[in-house]
This record gives sequence, C-alpha cells and structure tokens, in this order.
Amino acid sequence: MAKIAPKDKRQTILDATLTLLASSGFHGFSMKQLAAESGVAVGTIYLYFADRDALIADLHRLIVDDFAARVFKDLNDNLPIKQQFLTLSRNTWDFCMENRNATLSKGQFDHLPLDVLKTRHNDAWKNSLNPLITFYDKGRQANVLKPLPDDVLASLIFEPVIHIATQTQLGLLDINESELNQIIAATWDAVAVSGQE
Amino acid sequence: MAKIAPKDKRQTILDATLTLLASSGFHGFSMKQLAAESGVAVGTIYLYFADRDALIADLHRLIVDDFAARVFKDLNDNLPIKQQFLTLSRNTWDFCMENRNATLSKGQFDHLPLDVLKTRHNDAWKNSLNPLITFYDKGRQANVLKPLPDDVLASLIFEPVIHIATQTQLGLLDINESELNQIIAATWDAVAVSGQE
Amino acid sequence: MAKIAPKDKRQTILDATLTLLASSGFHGFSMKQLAAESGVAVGTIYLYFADRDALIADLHRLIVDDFAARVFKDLNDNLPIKQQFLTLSRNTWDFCMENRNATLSKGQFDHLPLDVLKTRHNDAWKNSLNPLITFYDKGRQANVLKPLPDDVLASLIFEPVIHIATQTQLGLLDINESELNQIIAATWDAVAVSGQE
Amino acid sequence: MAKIAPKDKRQTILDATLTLLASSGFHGFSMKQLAAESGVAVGTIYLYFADRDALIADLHRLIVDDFAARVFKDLNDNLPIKQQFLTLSRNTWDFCMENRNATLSKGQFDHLPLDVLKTRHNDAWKNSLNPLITFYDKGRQANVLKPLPDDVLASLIFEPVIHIATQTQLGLLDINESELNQIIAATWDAVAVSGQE
DNA sequence: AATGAATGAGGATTCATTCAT
DNA sequence: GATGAATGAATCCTCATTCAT
Repeated sequence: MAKIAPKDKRQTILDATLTLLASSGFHGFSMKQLAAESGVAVGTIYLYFADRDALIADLHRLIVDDFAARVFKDLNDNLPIKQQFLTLSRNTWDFCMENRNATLSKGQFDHLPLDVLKTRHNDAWKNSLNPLITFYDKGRQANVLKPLPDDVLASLIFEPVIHIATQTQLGLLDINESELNQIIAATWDAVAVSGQE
Repeated sequence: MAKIAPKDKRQTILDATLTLLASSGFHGFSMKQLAAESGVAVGTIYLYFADRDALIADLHRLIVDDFAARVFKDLNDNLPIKQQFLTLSRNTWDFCMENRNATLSKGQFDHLPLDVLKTRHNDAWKNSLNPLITFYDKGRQANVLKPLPDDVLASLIFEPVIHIATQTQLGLLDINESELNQIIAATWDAVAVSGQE
Repeated sequence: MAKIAPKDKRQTILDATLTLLASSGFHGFSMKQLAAESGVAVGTIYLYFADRDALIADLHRLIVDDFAARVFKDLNDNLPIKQQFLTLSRNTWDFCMENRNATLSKGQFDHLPLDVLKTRHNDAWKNSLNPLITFYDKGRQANVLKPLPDDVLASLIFEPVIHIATQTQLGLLDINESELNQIIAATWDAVAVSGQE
Repeated sequence: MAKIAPKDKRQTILDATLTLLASSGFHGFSMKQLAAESGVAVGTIYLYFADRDALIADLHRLIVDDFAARVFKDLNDNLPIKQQFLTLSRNTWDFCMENRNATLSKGQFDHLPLDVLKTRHNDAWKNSLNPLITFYDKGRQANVLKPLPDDVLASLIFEPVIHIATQTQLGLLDINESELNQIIAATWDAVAVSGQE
C-alpha cells in the first residue's frame, strides 16, 4: 500500500467520517466502522483526534470553512449587489452538488448540544461567513435588499437552495438549469426591495 | 396513582420521547430514560411499540400529522391564494412556536435510510400534505404563483420560516411581530408572480 | 439454576471479586472475568455497583468490617488487658486462616489513590476499629501497654501476625499451634511494659 | 541534550518507573507515560527490557537488592546481636525514609503469580538477604533471640517498622526520633529472649 | 541505537430487548 | 397488562508492542 503522509491520513479519516455520516447519519456511526472505512486501525484515529466529539467538531469546522470558501469564490464586491447575489447562490448550489456527503450530513450537525451550537453560530459569522455581513450591509444601505436582520436574509437566501439541493442529492427531485435559474430568481425576489428593474 | 387509559399511556410515552429528543437529541436518549420520563416500566414501552425504531417512526408520523393539521387550520380554499398563503405561513410559524420540542427535533428524523425517506416523502404529499397540492395547482393556474414544481414552492415557502423559527427557539434569534410579517411577505415575493398589487 | 435473591447476588459478585483479586491481583482482573466467575452477565454487575471503583470500594469496606467483627468477637473489656490482647491476636490469626482470599488481597488495597487511603484510614479508626482505641487507652493508662501512639501499637500487634498468616496462606510457611502461641507471645512482649509477671 | 550512556539510560528508565509506580501505582502506569517521564521514545524502552513484565521484575530485583545493601550497611557481625539488631532496624527505617518511591511501591509487587512469588522468596533468602540467616542463627544459638523460624523473626522485626515507615511516608503518621527508638526497642522485646539486661 | 506512528486485542461501560413473576 | 432484573452485543477508548525509518 502506498504510504500516506500524516496530513493526508488525517484528511482520509475526516473524509471517511463524512461518507459514513452522509450515508447513515450518527445512527450507525461507530469508531470501528470509521476505522474500516478509513482503512486504518481504531487506535490510529485517536492519534489524530482526541475523541469522537473532537473528530465531529473538526469535521464540522472543516465543512463550514469549505462551504464558505466555495460560496465566496469569484465574489467581486465591486459588482452590483444582484450580481454578487447570483454568484453566491450559484456557488451555494454548486457546493451542494459537488459535496454530496457534506450536503447530506448538514442535518446531522444541527443537533449538537445547545451551547455548542451557539458558539459555532457565532464563530461562523465572525470568521468564515464574515463577508456576508458586508454584503448584507451594503445591500440594505443601497436600499436594494430589504431591511431584515442578517440571519433572516441568510435564511431566505440559502435555506431554500440548500434544501432543494439536498432533495436533489437524495433523488427526490430533479432540477435542470432553467429551473435552477428560476429558483435563484425567486430567492432574489424574496430579499430584494421590489420595484427594481 | 390514577389509572391511565391505554390510549393515554401510549400518548404519554410519545410525549416523553419528544421531550427527551428535543432536550438532548438521540444522543443521550435511552429506553430506560424514556421509561423514567414516562413514568412507566421499561417493559411497558414494548407493550405499545414493537421496538425503538417503531417508536421513533410513530412519533415522526404523529408530528407530521400534527404539523399538517395545524398548518391547514382555518384554511379556506375559497379565499384568494395570497390570503391562503398568509394563513399557511402564519400557521407554520405558530406551530413552531407552540411545539418547541417538535421543532427542535426536526433534524433528528432526517437520517433514516434513503428508501424510508422516499416513502415518507411520498406518503406525506399523498396524505397529510395533500391540500398543498391543490393550493399550488390553483395558484399556478391563476398565474399568481410562479410555475415551479410543488417541492420547490414548498421549499421557498416553508424552509425559511421553519429555519428562522428554529433559531428563535434556540435563542439565537429574536423575531417580533413586525419582523415576522416582513419575513412572510418576503417568502410571498419569492413564490408570487411579480407585478401583482 | 436455583434463583438467587438480589442480596445474595450482590454478595456473590463481591465474593467472586475477592476470589479473583486473591488469585491474580488487580492485574488480570476484568469485569468480564468477574462476570464469568460470578455466573452473571457483565451488565448485571452494573445493576449492583455503579462502576468498577465502587465495587472495589464496597468490597474493601466489607472486608474491613468483617475483619473488625471477627477480631472483636468474644472480646470482654472487663478482662485483663493481656487476656483481651490474646483474644484479639488469636482472632486476627483465625480471620486470616478462615478468609484466605481477603488475606491475600490485603496488599491490593494498599495502593489506592492517596486521598482515598487517608479517608479510609480515618473512617476505619472512627468506626469499625473504634474498640481498639479504648483497648489501647486502658492499656496505656494501666501502665500495661507501652506509651506509644495507637497506630504504632496496631502495627506492632497486627502486622507480624497478618504477615505470617499471609505467608502461611501462600504456602511459604507452616505454623503449628505451639509456634503460633510463641508468635503471639512475642508481639505481647513488643507492646507490653516489661517487668510484668 | 547531553548524551546518556546506555547503562545510565537503563537506570533512567528504572528510576522513572519507580517514580510513576509510587505516585500512581500500577493504575495509570503506561509505557507511553514511562517514555515521557524517562525522556526517551517508547520503542527505546524495548531495547533495554524484553517487555513490561520484565521491566517490573527487574525493578523489583533492584529494589530488593538496594534494600539489602542498605540494611546491611555498617553491619559488623562481630558486635553483639543487639547491637547488630539496632543497626539493622535503623537501616531499615532509613531506607524507607530515603526511598519513598520504593517504600510506597512495595505493595505493588505483591501480586505476582504464586510460583513467581515462591521463587523470589527463596532467591531473596539465598542471596541478598542471606546475611540475615547468619544473624538469626547466631542469635538463637546464643539464646539471645527466641527460637523462632527465620521468616517469623523477620516478620516480627521488619514488618512493624516498614509498616510504620510507610504510614509516615503517606503522611498518616508522624514519628520523631524518640518514638522511633521506642519502636525499635519494642521490636527487640518481641524477638529477644526476656530476662536479659 | 533510537524513534514514534501504527496496530488491534482487550478494557470498562451502556443499552435495547426479553421474560419470569 | 405491568414490571424491572437480567442479558450480552456493541460502544468508545487505551495501551503494550512492533517495525519502517
């Protein structure tokens, strides 16, 4: 077997975790199973992660960061808000399509203990999701986006797209290019101040 | 202690299950704990439910039905589409506020096996959510709702509201009456054909 | 298999623990092995003891109490100090002979964490070993026992007998009645004020 | 870091083992921890010791030898038995005071398999403890020591002192010079033929 | 000689489920 | 119907030992 550099082995384990979470959720996820999926011994996992919770937490952070990186890709904050919005939405959709496991695992992370959730939420907005704050601010000040709180704008923009992407990944739905454009247009209507051309 | 009628005992157990799921998720949920919370013996639970999975499945069905019942409450399909929409959205919000446990547990049910999920999805649309189909059909035919698939309309209408309600229940967000109206108005903008008064 | 009353089952497990500790010490003592030795399932042990440590602690308390009960058997504190001494020493020896497992396990308990040890030590003197305090006090006041601290008198009286009994139980030594009397006489010489008839 | 000569490295590991055993017992003793305490890599330990058991066994032998060396220090077998006795007892006490780790670890070694114990016992008397045999023989023949077996005399002389020293090291007891002399005098009374000046 | 990443059997503990009362 | 003691497979995690570098 080819040698794996430590960094890669850590990543291999994280990838395997995501694969398992996506296919069966936390239910039916065991360290033994993870070891098998990762192609390493159980003990090896503990060389890279303090314990099960640390592993999950690390994975979560990684996904949020990956998501943020992908969502803000090619974002030019000199372009008009609508232009930026289209990039953000399209990137969101693309991330979900390109990262089936991460997309399907999203719900699994929603039910960590309450205090952990709060911390994560704040962390995310302060760090990886920070550019969104600027985007929302500019949009509201230019009277292009409705005067709603950041969290609300985020929900209106991302939740429908992510939910539809998830259903698509599950095979419950099939969306073509034209429909996708309509969906994104619809979420724009949700957050945009009406009466604009 | 007062005798409990069998039907009530079954319900008592389901209620206790929801309470436990909402407060600690599947993690830290055990049949023993459930017995304690329900005030019955462990063995008794098995008189009313085949096994743990059956219990969870029953609870899920129950919640979906409750949700549907609440969402369609006071819905008059003779009223204009927008009027109906407002009722549906407001009911959705109210259900989330009145059923904290059910709202917070939503994510817990998302990772059943894929085939089960598909069956549930189809069941839901054919039964409890069936009135929505009529609503969407009418709306599209009247050229009031955008010509998008049912699932997509559902995502655009319900996901943002439910997500915002969940955040509110978690204490991450605080929404007042005026903001709620704006949010609902925004989701209407998302699905409504534009250019209407 | 005959039914075992709960009280007896608890005792069965404690007995089995002692047997295992005596034969192999803490090294090679596992809950699985204990279950086998006790004739119960692993989980059953946890119905009677919170965890491994609680089991060990309970056993220790039990042994100390048994030891005390046996040592003070037939002790008449109206009799002369020497008479009482002889009873105590003989009882100590008899306890060791009658409780091979407890005797051989003694050393195992000596290396619990330091704070636990201190607590145990104080507890023992305040409770089960309390009659010894009276015995020592009387003896010193009557100028029959040397004016040494309680702990020191205890060491001089009990350690040699217990150590010799342990060696005997291990088969490293063989002591007959006459030798035993000489040993006890020797420990009397150690603690008695000399010059008495 | 300064190079360490092989012999020294072996000793370093043994010292570290003793330190760890004394502070936490076998519980919480691991080869990894030992490596850290010794300042070497885990694998290095296996260059000097076949395995964990061999390491422990070696350490045990080393302690017994150290103990013997210390106990017989300055022993002049031309001096009167009592004089020699005083030296032996005082040396024993001093060893315990100077070797806290060894003293506290004593109990840890008691539960090796029975046959190993017998072999060790015989070995000790034939080798490192050999001078005691002469001492006892002379004492008994001179009618100064009571006619008791070697093991019994050893128990009467050493067990109380070692036990009291251990308690002192644990902080359960505090012994001053005067008390120590009384204790040693008491053990002399235990083994000496009475009626001597 | 020395390292420490990797291994996997074995440890303590939990928990869904059964069944005799 | 109702109970809860008993079960033992399955869980997470540890740690003595090996071996390629």
